[in-house]
Amino acid sequence: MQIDKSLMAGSTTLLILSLLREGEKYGYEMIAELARRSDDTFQLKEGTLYPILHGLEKEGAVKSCRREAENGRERKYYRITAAGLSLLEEKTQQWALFTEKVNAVIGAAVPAGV
Amino acid sequence: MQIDKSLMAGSTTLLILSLLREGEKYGYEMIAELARRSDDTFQLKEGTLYPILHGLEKEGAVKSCRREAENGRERKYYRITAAGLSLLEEKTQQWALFTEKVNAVIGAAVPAGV
DNA sequence: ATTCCATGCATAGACCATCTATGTATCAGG
DNA sequence: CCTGATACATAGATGGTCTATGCATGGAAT
Repeated sequence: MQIDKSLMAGSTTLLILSLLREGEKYGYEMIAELARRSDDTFQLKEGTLYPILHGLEKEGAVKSCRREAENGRERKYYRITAAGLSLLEEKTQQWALFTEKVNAVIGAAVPAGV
Repeated sequence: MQIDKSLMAGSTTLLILSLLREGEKYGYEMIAELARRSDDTFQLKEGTLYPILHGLEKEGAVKSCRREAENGRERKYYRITAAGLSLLEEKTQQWALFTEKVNAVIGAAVPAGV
C-alpha cells in the first residue's frame, strides 16, 4: 500500500532528526536509510530532503561539512546540534500526542469489543 | 502542547469519516465533537471542514440533506455512504501502516533496552 | 573511447491541504 | 437594539512536499 503524500507532511523533519541522532549522515544516505527502515514505505525525494536540511541548518538544528568519502566522492555530512536535539524531543512528543488523539477519535468509532 | 498544523494534513478526512461512521452529523457538531474527543487538541476550523465535506460529497463518500432541527435552526446533515465506508477503511489502514513505519524509524533511534 | 547508470547535491515551479479572514443569516439574552 | 452563539459558505494566503530538471563525478559495459 502506498501512503498518501499529505500524511507525510509534518513528520519528515521528525524522521530526519531521528536518523541524525545516531550520528552524522549525508543526504543520499538518509534517503536510503529511511526507505530501508520503513520497508520502502518512505521514499523521500531529493527535492524534498535537501530543502529541509538547508532549513534545519539555517535554524541551527544541524551543521554540515563537506568531506571527501572513501570512494573519492565529495559528500556533505550533517550533524545534529544541541538545538536540534531539543527540537527532536519536541517533535517526538508532538508525534506521540498527535497519534494518541487520532487513535482516540477513530478508536472511539471502532470499539474493540462492542 | 499545540500540534503542528502540518501534522494534521492527511488525517482530517480520516477523522471526519470516523465520526460519520457512527451516524449522521452536521458540520458544527463535528467540529465540537472532534475537539471534545481529542481534549481540544483538534480544533478544526470551519474554513477547513466545509470544503472537505463538499469534496467528500462530490466524490460520493457522503450525502447531505438540509433539515430543520429541534431548535428551529436549519442544519445540513451528512451521512456516510458505502463508498465512504470503503474510503474510511482504506484511510484507516493507511494510518495504521504510516504510524507503524514512523515508529519503526524513530523507535530505532531510541532503542528501549540498549 | 564513449555511453550509460548510480551516486551526490541543488533549485524552481507546481500542487494540494489547511488556515485566515470574511460574509451571510438566524435566534436568544441583556 | 445589539451582542454572541449557532450554522453554513467562500476567497485568498500559507506552507510543505513533489515533479522536473540541472550539474558533476566515477565505474562498468560495449
